Amino acid sequence: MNLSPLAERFVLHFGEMGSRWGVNRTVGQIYAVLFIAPSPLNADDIVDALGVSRSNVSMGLKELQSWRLVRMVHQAGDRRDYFETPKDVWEIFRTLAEEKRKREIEPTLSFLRDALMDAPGDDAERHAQEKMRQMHELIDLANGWFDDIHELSPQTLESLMRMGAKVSRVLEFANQLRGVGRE
Amino acid sequence: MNLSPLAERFVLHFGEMGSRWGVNRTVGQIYAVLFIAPSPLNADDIVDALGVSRSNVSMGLKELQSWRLVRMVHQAGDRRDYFETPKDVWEIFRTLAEEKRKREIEPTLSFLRDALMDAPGDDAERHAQEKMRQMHELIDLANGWFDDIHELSPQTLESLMRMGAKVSRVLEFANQLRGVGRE
DNA sequence: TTATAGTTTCAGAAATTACTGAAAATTCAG
DNA sequence: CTGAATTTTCAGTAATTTCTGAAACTATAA
Repeated sequence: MNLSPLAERFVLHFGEMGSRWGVNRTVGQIYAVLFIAPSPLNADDIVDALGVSRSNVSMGLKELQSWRLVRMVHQAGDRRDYFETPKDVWEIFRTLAEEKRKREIEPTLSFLRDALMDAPGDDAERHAQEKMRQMHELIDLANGWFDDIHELSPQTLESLMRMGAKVSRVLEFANQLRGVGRE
Repeated sequence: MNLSPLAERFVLHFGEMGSRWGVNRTVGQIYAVLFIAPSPLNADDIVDALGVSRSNVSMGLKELQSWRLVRMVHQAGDRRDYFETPKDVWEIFRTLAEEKRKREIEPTLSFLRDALMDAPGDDAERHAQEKMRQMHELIDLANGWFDDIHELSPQTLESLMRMGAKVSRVLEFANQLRGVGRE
């Protein structure tokens, strides 16, 4: 691995975390190396940096592009494909949240929607379905909230985050103004 | 698999989603079967329901307990261990968020904290470190926000979610009252 | 104690996932 | 077109993860 000591530590860390984040080591490492690179890299640069096969890099880049965490760019007078990560960390944050929702939440949400349409056959099914209904309600709410958050501007989101728990006081105030919520 | 058709569909879905959520199929299925069960189950009940080995169930239960998504309970006059999922979906939501943060975010946050202490060796390292600083800043902010959210009561969190994007209007209002944020 | 019920551990087998190298496909300059 | 440069695909292999059955361990009843 042909990287400065600090860069190498970063890349190795991302490789190790990969499995917890649902990608394999190489994918984590490719992302890391692109994230800290001062300019876009081509696939062979990545092969050199990581010491993995060309085909592995090709597959990893494809996966990262499907997550929209990496995009292809071109350099004038060079046929090769170059790759970079979006530079704005807020953009990355949104993208990641959106993709995670699509892959980890949506399928279950639509499964539950389906399952709730069925007529329960007996008491056990009636109980199971009631639990599913609770789960659906919560996921649906959280999901919609993510949708809303997603539409906020980075600045608004940032102030929201910086407010932190104080938001609850603002909320209480707002609730007082308009009665007790929307129920 | 000895379950009603609806329960079986639910269990199979959780098994399939397991890998996306970072657990194996059996762990996902065990969680599902406990979630919809009307009362706590013992390990052999789970073996019967899922048709996997006793040892696999034992390991899966251990993992789910480490996630605090399943807890052990006892029945009067029965030596066997029984297991149940927390019934309150909001509690489950918090627990999951907290555990995910601990496993998926904290290690990177502390890696970055460390890496930012090093003196950069050259320009490339200086640039890499600057990118890491940006990443650290964002993760730290989001992390602290999750901390704050975590401390809200389920009711407050629920109203916050139901407000959705409207929160930004409240925020703007609050910002007007107190100048432009905290900078 | 000892016997029994219940649970966990763990080495090896089975299944799955990741990775490679070679071949195929694509792109583009000449 | 042709052919060189580049990228992608894919079958086979390597590595990793999951699962099992047997043995070890623990707790309790008699």
